[in-house]
Amino acid sequence: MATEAPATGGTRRDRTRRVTLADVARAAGVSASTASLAVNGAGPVAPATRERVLSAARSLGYSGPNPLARSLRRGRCGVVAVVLGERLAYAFSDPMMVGMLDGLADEVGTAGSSLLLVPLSGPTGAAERLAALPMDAAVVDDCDAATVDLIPALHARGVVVVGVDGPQGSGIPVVDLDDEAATTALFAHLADLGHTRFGVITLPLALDTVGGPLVPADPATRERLAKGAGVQRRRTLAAEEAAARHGVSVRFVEAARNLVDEGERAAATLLDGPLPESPLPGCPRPAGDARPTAIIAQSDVLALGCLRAAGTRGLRVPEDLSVAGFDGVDLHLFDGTTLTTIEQPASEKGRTAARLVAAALSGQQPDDVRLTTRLRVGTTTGPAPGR
Amino acid sequence: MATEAPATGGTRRDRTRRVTLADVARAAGVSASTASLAVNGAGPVAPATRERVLSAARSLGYSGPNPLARSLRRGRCGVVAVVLGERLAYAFSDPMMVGMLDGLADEVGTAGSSLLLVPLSGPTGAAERLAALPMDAAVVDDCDAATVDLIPALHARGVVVVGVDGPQGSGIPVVDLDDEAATTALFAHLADLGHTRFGVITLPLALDTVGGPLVPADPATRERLAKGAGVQRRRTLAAEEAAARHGVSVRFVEAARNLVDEGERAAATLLDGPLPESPLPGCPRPAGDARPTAIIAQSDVLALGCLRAAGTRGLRVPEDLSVAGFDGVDLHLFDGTTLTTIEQPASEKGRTAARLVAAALSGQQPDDVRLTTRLRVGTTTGPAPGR
DNA sequence: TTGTAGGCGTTATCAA
DNA sequence: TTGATAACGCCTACAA
Repeated sequence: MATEAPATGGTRRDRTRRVTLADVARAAGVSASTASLAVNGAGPVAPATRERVLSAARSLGYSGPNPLARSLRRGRCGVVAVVLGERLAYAFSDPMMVGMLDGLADEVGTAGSSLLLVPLSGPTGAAERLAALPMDAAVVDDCDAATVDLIPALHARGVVVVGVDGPQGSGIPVVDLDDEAATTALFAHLADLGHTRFGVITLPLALDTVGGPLVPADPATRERLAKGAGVQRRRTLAAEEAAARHGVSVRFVEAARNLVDEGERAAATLLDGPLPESPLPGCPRPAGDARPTAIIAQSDVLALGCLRAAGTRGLRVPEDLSVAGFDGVDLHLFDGTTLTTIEQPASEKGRTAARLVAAALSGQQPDDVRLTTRLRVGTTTGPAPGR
Repeated sequence: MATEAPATGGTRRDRTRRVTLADVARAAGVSASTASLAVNGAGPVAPATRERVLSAARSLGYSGPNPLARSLRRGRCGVVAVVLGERLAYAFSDPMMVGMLDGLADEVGTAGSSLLLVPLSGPTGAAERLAALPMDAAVVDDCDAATVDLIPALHARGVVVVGVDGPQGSGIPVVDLDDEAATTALFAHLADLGHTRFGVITLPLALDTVGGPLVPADPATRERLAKGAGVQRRRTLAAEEAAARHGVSVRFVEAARNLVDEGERAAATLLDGPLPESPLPGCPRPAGDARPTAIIAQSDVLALGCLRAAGTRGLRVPEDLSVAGFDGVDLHLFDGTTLTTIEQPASEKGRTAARLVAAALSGQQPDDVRLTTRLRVGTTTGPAPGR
């Protein structure tokens, strides 16, 4: 039976037409619908018929249902997008992010889906790129105000959107951490050790920031905090509050990026003063420009940079300076050093996000999930000097 | 005009139908084709008509062309798959891989495409998962024999396949490195320093390996090498050759994974002997079980583990032991140590792969590309003890 | 157990 | 400049 080349509507890029289910059906002498049932192993098909179809498929070199056509028909394509604010190199330089993605990919994979990486950093309009890509759902990693604006368009397309670490209150289910409690625990730990001069290295408040000292009282700071991602806001506000409660002073420096080098740079700012002093109301002002004796970094990556800065200056950790991080990732420190940090279930965060996606795709309206962290005391924090 | 709900052929998961271009066309009182032209800014449309269409689209909340439908029609969907042998956490724990992916994503992005991550580690059949996903092209990271088998099916679907670091001779364009020359350079550097007892820590020869000593003469080793990924094979064979040429002894230990911990474990095997001696023909057999004075790891990640193993044993680097890596990634070593290593253009490798993809998609048959590396001498290699 | 019909949403072609 | 038509390739309700 001749397979005459059908007059095609559009332009054909390649001269050889791909084998379709219709071809297989024709070769097997059955209807397309029967061929579909046979190929998919669905529905009732006489064994003989099935065999005929399958062997036709084999001999024609049929490569299975076209994913695009099938997806269009079914309304699902097995793709979950991950919307990243950064280039891959930056996002993936954070083991926390990698852990999250790993959990996400794994759990999403059990549902038969795969991850599509969509960095918003490119030159092209983020919105257009996102709109043109096939996806059933999108996971946005805690994002700034600009990224939040993309959500309505996705919803309009029927794309499920789930947030990781934020944004809260944007009408999407979110999985996040007890950042406030974690920050509070870090302050308590260090205050108990007698520290009264704190430094905090915050994560970048926006994607395009240059970092630098952060003056809490400055309205610009408040606004940037408000528009920034939730993690930064929650951890920073909690730090202000904890410092006030413990009656200690605290200086904030924003890192330009979540990179070791930037952590080092921010630490330098804290350690090499002078800095604008910004004691909170009711806090005793430390004498002179005395450097902080305890630095809390909002990520382990930044904390690592802080350790380097200390080393460069001949400061012993923790004798001269206590350093704490946030995340609990394995940083391969040498010499038996272990970072005091907040352990967060990075992979579980990803898995949970995947579950939220699955629930939403099946028509439910899942609630937010808050995961709990725990303080891990390592060797980088100790009594304040002179105690 | 009422938009009567059309009797739909399939099952509708959601009760609310999405707004389609046909809806917009109807509302604007034009044909679907005209609406398409207007919305896409293509073709000649009267300004008034365009405006009418666009405003109809706006007021109906049209979210733009359905990517799936458009892709089906156009035959391109803007997705480039990255086929990974590992889970994300393992693959991304290697900065080299991250650099490659970053370059790939960036360059692919300029062509308007995004990366789809497809780990083959899952429980489901790799082939099926791959076959069901929408993609224009697939980039396979240097892979073992099993992964090579997936290529024909992709080609049958009309998917362009490009290899990174391998597999050579599989009928796909490949971008790789001058691994042999690089390995030779490392041996020459260390032999010049007077080393005669070498250890080599190889990358895992297969995804499911448990690692351990590798006996070159063993036929099983040869077979595993032959079936493994190209990088491992090329670097290992070149090491054998270089050792023979320099008349030095060499022991090989295979790491179970490309992880710092596994590098440490492999190094322990080399340093703590006794090991099966396997001098190459013509190589002087080292007296007793003397440990190697120089270790070459096939990745910086493994080399880092090796440094840790040395530290644990009180071996000074490079006084007691020289260590060299491969990749040239930034590992954030403390104390001013810089690893002697082979610098490879990881990001450029990804970019090149993207260019091969673009060329192949435009109907060309691009040639393989070989990128060049360069030896970077750091502080971890020095004269052999007693020289 | 099999076939028919219809449509998923879009866009290229071609004629008007 | 616009519109009718025909695919893109598949799947499913329903009839036979």
